[in-house]
Amino acid sequence: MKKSGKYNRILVTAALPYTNGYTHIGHVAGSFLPADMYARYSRLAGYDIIFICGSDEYGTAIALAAIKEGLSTQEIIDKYHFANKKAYEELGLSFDIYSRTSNPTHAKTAQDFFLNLYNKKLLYKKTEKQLYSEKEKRFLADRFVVGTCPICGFEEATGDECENCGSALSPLQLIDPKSKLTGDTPVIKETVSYYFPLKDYQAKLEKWLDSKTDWKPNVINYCKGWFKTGLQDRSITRELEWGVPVPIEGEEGKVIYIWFEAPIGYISMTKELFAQKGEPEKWKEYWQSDDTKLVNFLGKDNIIFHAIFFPAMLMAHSDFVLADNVPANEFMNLEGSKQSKSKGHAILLKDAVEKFNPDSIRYAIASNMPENKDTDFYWVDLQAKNNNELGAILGNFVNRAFVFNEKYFGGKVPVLGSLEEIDKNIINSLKSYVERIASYYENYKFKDAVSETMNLVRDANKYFNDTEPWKVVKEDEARCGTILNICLQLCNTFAILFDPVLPFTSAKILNMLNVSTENLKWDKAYELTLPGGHKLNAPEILFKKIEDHEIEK
RNA sequence: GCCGGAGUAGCUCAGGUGGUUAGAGCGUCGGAAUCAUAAUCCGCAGGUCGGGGGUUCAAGUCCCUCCUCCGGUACCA
Repeated sequence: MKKSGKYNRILVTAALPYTNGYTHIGHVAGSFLPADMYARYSRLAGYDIIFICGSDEYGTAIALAAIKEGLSTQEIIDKYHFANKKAYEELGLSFDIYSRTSNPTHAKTAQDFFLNLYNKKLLYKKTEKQLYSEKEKRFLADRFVVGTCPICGFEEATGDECENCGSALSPLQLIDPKSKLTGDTPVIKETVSYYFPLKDYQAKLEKWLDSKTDWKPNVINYCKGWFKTGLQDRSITRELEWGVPVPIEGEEGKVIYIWFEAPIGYISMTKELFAQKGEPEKWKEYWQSDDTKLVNFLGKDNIIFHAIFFPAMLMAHSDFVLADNVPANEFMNLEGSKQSKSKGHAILLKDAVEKFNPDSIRYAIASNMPENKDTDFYWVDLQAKNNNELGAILGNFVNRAFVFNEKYFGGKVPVLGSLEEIDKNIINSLKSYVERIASYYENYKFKDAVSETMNLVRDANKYFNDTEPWKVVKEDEARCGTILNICLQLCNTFAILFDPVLPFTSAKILNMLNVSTENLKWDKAYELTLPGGHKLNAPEILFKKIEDHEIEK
């Protein structure tokens, strides 16, 4: 297997989607698509790589979603888990496993992790006063308490902050507190929590992050902000029914805090993956050797958990690898404003894949990925990218080459004759394209990778125009054959280079070329692998035009 | 409020450590071509880089200030 720097294998994760609703394309832009493109590229490049993801299914918000929808928590997570999983498949996300945190393996793994820290006496107990709703029979999370702000008198302050005066509040400070959900007046009740001593890990975390010179500045800056304020210890248990039970006698009724438990899902799902493969010990290779490159893809809302909290947990446990990188994206907004599930202003992935070519969706998102700042998704952009780029540039090149070849060379690859300057130029440019695009993927620059790949297709169209095979065929058939040979070889190159972003199209091109997926190797992308006389399959249209009425809702 | 990010061509976006006439794609307009899903190729035009002030020989880039938008602010995830 190929090495990636000092590493012998790569472990890619995409942030576990929370199962209280349908995934929208903002989630795709934030973590799923970059993770998938990276995973696909890494496979082509020949690395030993696994790609892990699954549904995050516990916690307060699931319990609330259940109340709102009038379903049980199990029904809620089943509803969204299976719907989302299906949509991911239709989008071509190539997870090696897509599991869920409600699986028993996960509970066991999370409990073992908790006990490991507990037995090392790293955790401590603290008694606190919290608001408890008798009617709802549960403690209320800070932001699910509303009341009057003690500072400015604003009547709709929540238990975490007052959005009128901006003060940070605690629920106990609120005057006349009520449950946001039911309007019930809560009572003050004592509860015991287990705390993780995050404060003790600040110095180690700072040192660790200082060594990460190749991380995105947005991630580093975000962490520095937290260090400046000073990290505080965090409660890692909740008085809640819906979660992984705290594995200590006498603590019935407590569950492990979701943000302690969920990232452990990456580990438990890796265990499941190898258990399914009949190699139950092999997950250790990925999590317990220093030569594993762990890369966590996520949106900016998750930075705190993946760059500070989870690494601190891993440091405390000490048996597992820490992330090599945490390439966080910003957000993809919709037509100028933030996507929100609750406000109905969002493009749900399940709806999008039903209506449009998944590769068109992938391309539209990838070419406008929020790598450095929030970006906007517009339906007219999807249409324009599909019609003017995918169809007109890529689809058209493949089509004109195949149709021409069918007409004049009977659908067989013509023999490559002697090369002229113009042929050598484009052939010789391939290797640098392949290397440049690889380097973009290696450095998490997905937008650059995609646009540079399309640039090669532009060069190909120019080559076709400049060599004018429709004229040459009338005077010099052998020369024309050489030109078409090169054009068809280029189609093979596109199939490889576009696989990370357009996997379905890539498979179609390979099928048209009548070559096996064995050819999907990054280093084959600059080689002329099609032998003269090779029989091709009939061409098909790669991208249908999207008409105006199709993007009007 | 505090911390962090963003504001660059009609549109969507690039522009480490300040350095020649500020870039790309798409769109517009003009031309070439007719193999191809009227799809391609070439060329032109288009920007006082959010406002104002400052440092510097030199500022999209550094400093100050103001405006707008976004994220976080530790029990939503």
